[in-house]
Amino acid sequence: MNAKYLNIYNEIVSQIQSGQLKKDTKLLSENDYMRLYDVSRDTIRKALNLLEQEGYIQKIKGKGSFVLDINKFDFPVSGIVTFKELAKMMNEKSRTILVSLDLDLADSFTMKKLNISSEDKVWKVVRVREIGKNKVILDKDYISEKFVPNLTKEICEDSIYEYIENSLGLKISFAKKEITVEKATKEDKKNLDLKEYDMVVVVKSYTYLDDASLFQYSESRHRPDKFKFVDFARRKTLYPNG
Amino acid sequence: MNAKYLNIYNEIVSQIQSGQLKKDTKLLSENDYMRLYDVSRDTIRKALNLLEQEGYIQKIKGKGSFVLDINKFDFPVSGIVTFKELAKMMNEKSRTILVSLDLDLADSFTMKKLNISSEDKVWKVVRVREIGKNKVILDKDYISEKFVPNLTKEICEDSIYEYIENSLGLKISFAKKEITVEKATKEDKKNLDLKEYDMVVVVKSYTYLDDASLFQYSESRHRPDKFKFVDFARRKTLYPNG
DNA sequence: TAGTGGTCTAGACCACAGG
DNA sequence: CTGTGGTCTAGACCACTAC
Repeated sequence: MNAKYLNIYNEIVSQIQSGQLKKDTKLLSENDYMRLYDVSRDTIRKALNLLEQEGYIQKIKGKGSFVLDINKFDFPVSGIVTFKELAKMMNEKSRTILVSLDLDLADSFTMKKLNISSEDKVWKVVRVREIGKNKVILDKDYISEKFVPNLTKEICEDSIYEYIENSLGLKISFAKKEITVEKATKEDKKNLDLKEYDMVVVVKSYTYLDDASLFQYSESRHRPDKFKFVDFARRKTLYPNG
Repeated sequence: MNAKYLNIYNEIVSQIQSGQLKKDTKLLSENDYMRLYDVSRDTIRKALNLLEQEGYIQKIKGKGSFVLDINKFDFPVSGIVTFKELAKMMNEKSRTILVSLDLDLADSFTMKKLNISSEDKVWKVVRVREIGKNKVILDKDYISEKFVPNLTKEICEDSIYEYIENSLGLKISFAKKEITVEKATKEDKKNLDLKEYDMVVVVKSYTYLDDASLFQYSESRHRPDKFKFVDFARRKTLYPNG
């Protein structure tokens, strides 16, 4: 059983996504929703605040809440979305090819990235993502053995995240991501269909669990023309007091 | 006078940024903070939730709240940050050069981007950003005259956002951004020090005001090696009930 | 068992928008 | 003036963590 405010949030999200609540439509007032769902105002406010945070609505003091027109699902690298979830949203055929799967003692690179000692073992997974007929993404994942004792070809070709969340019951909580553009390496050229491009877009992620432990470092290397990142951002004044 | 929870939020942010609260430190409990600031628990929770949202802390049920180690201020294109704010954070010398400033009737490109009619006028501002000794960013801004009746060389060379927020009193609320990599145009090559690169990273933004009206479209075109985007993302399960 | 954060409630006062 | 969202309070019960 979910929290009430999450149920309300999800219900309104579906109404927006289904087109039942159209762009610029005014939502019911907080008081109306209170009566509709028979909950307290605070519970409604939690749901609406979440909707606002996620870019679905805009609340305007004295006026009400209004549905925004944001194509959230263009290419949500923002947020933590896995390739499998992404592939499901897009409608092109996609495939994951496992290039290599190794479990070794940490070298200096992974020690630094994952904040571990030379006695820890680390999974190194290299995968190629094919969209349509082109190999356009090279994913390199480094995962501490501490958290994930076992990895198989099947898991890697399906979804590592799904295995971690569903089978191991670990909760992925947040990630720090960094996007840069770099010269393509030999490894990129060997594994990807780079055409004339000699650069790749590199998304580096540090992924953390629920308890704030760092469990994965990954590099996702994209062919430039196939890369698109969409972000929804709210303005924050850095120093509200001047 | 700010809201109490914002004051508390800002106080804890400074404690983290100053190093007074170090990585992995446990914060006071919500009950302790209640007594410390003599406010209700809800007020404390608002402050702590904001800290969590912004990536400063991680709350763990049954244990407490812990300071995270996130270099938030590497290159915050995430969030809506202006070049002037950014330049202040970095320590390199930077300069803005105004290339052109025009007010014309909307053409089909701007009509589509800004959702306006052919009778509306639009400011077109082209600026080059110099960091160190290199011209590395080409900014093209399109702003509805409806919202900003006047623009001068001085404003464009300082900060348009500052003018809009402080002088005009408009509130910038949120933006949709899109990052892609494109072939450099003649305009890019003419205005930027592109060296051997023949591609640019393009950040397209649609910026909205407080009342959800779209007031600006902009393209920020970066030399690839000088581009870096840092993001902090929390994991959201897309469909909590299934 | 004690302490933590997560959810929910009911009620209050405020600032803002619009008739 | 009424209705809207924004803030704040005081109190309750729950689930999880740690001892």
